[in-house]
Amino acid sequence: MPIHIAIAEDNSFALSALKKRLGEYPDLDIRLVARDGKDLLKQLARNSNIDLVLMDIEMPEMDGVQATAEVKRRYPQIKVVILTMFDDDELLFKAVMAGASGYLLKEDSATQIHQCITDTLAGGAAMSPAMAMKTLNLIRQPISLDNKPQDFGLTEREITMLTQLKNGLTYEEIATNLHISYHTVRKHIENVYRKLQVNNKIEAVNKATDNRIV
Amino acid sequence: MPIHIAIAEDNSFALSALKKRLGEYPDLDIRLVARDGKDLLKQLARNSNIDLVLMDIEMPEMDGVQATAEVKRRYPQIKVVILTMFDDDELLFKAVMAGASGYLLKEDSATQIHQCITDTLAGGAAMSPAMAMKTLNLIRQPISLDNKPQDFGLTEREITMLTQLKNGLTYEEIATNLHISYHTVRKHIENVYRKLQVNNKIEAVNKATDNRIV
DNA sequence: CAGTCAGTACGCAATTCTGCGTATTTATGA
DNA sequence: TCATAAATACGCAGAATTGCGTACTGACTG
Repeated sequence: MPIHIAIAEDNSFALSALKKRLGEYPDLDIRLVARDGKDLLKQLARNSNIDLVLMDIEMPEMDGVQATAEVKRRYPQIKVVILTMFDDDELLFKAVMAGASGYLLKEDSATQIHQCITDTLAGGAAMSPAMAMKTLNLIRQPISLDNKPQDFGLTEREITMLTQLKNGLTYEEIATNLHISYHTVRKHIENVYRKLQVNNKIEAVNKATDNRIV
Repeated sequence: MPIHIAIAEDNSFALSALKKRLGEYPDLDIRLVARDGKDLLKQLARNSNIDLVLMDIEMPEMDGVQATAEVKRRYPQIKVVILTMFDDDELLFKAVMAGASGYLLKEDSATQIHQCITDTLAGGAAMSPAMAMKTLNLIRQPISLDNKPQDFGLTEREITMLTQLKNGLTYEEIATNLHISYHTVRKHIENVYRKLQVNNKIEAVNKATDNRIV
């Protein structure tokens, strides 16, 4: 049985390019094409026998994120894959939260597109390494959107020190780990304290954590 | 500059197969080979100038999950990629939580391995569609896979100490706050350290926080 | 009533941390 | 090319922390 696909894409050029690549695979059947989120929902209402939607994220009337949320609300069994031009982490993340199962870059090859579709229908998710990392970090350290992190102008090395401090290491241990002298570790941490305006390890680690520096 | 790689793998057959595939790429420099987690840590202590560890998940002495956690604790800058024979979601997920950046199947091709390593060092994560989906679901509905808090038998007073420590106070300040002597504060904290099995403030606060004591 | 536990208190010795100097090298940018 | 920033390194002095003793009191418990 072929896979029933819907496409929501307002750019006719991108749309025909996409249709051409999908046409290479006889197991993919494009059942429905919409030019924006509203249009997609209207058409789905008449024909919801769709397995997967390829959804442009930038559309007039109703954008990809809203449309994804609505599609998943009404037809939870339909998978949504986001189509995007670039690797816009913020927007993609919103879409994933809205229920998208993954995404494709518009310049991806026919093979990649096909792979992504089959992976998705098999219950998996498709994402780039960068998105995957972002996702893992979110699990390890759930976001709290309350206060926006301050920038204290810490250098890379100084942040390394904070990471080590957070793990409860002594100056001596940090020095050994990083192959630098005890004195250098101290100087870095001294600078961190000044920049964060604190006077001991715990306050430094707390402030760094609160501001998502570590 | 070549990428400095460490391998932890107890099976000598798998090891040589892996080395052979890595050998195709001149930018990969295998600096260190260990036969289990303990061995790895010992060798890293002498040579932590390593960018990435390829870590077998099944090893004697110290398994891949524990070893990953320990490597990331001591050397946060080192990336860890898990080597596994199959797609064991549960175990891999634990490893990722322990700090692993992704994983490789042992039968992956040289190209896939190289790609995974470069993706990882570029700050991304490598994971299969199945794992990616699992991860997304965890974010959408936090099942909080976290370990059930342990009971360390702390007294009320000892928990008070931890609260004060968490705020970055010195023993002297705590004593003043609670109207007890400096010596008493010290004794309480000493007892806390023994019960939590830690040796300094930061580790105590971390452990207390992880176990929702404070 | 004897034993245990929590909380209090003190001392000694060793280790670790913190503040404030100075100074060199390397890289980057005006 | 001169200035600046980042990373490195060292010393001194004082403050804080940690480990390991001891010891007393009150409350609760078998």
